[in-house]
Amino acid sequence: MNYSKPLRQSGKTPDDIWLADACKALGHPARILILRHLLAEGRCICGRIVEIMPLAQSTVSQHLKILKEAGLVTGEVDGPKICYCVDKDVLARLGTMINLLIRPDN
Amino acid sequence: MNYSKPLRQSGKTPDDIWLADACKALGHPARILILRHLLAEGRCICGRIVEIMPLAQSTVSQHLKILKEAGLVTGEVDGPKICYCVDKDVLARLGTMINLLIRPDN
DNA sequence: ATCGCCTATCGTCTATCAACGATAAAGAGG
DNA sequence: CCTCTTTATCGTTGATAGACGATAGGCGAT
Repeated sequence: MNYSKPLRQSGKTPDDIWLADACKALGHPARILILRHLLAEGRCICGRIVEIMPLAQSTVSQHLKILKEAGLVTGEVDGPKICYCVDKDVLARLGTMINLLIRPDN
Repeated sequence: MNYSKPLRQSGKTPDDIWLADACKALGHPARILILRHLLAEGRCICGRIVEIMPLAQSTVSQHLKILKEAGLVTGEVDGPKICYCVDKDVLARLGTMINLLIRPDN
């Protein structure tokens, strides 16, 4: 993502960027719903999510791509299908980092 | 925020919407930085943040507005100045909700 | 080889975001 | 009252996001 040049030069740490990007990926209710469904079913293919969500297949695919780019989900090819799964470690790290904002390492 | 009509009708809970909106508010490195500064200094006025951030005053004010609308910061009037402060409870709730995604109430 | 299924990508449209400068509004102090 | 300081808001610009339909590509089965 490209932010303003001065902002890029300022005291922003890589962690801050990761945190912001991960939050941005979570910053849409459709993607929250997708995460919930994936977590509830453990893992499932894109088509299954499309059935559940009231969105076009292409839109769901886009949301999955965003979640995957943020590292929040993984997708492994299974023949013609792709099986998506939440990376719980990454999600947990996100929660931890938010909590660390309040109470920094000590 | 207005999402597509079908999405609004689907099984989305108010919590999901709150979670998504709060994450979206965190979804920009400048706002992460602002939160960090506010937490480091406890509380401070807008002008102090403008000094630190490499952004125009109007831009910082916009970011503060977004954070305030999300409930993540509060701003109390102090004469001509406005003193901003992070609402740690809300931030903590955000962290908790993300952790609850992984391990739902049980 | 072809067909059907599953998914990703492209192209398009609209809406929202991010940034800025300029301006307005409101309180403190002379 | 006027001025200075501080912050919010307006108006504009370019970039990004979100949604869709249509299309392409990969794989299994016929």
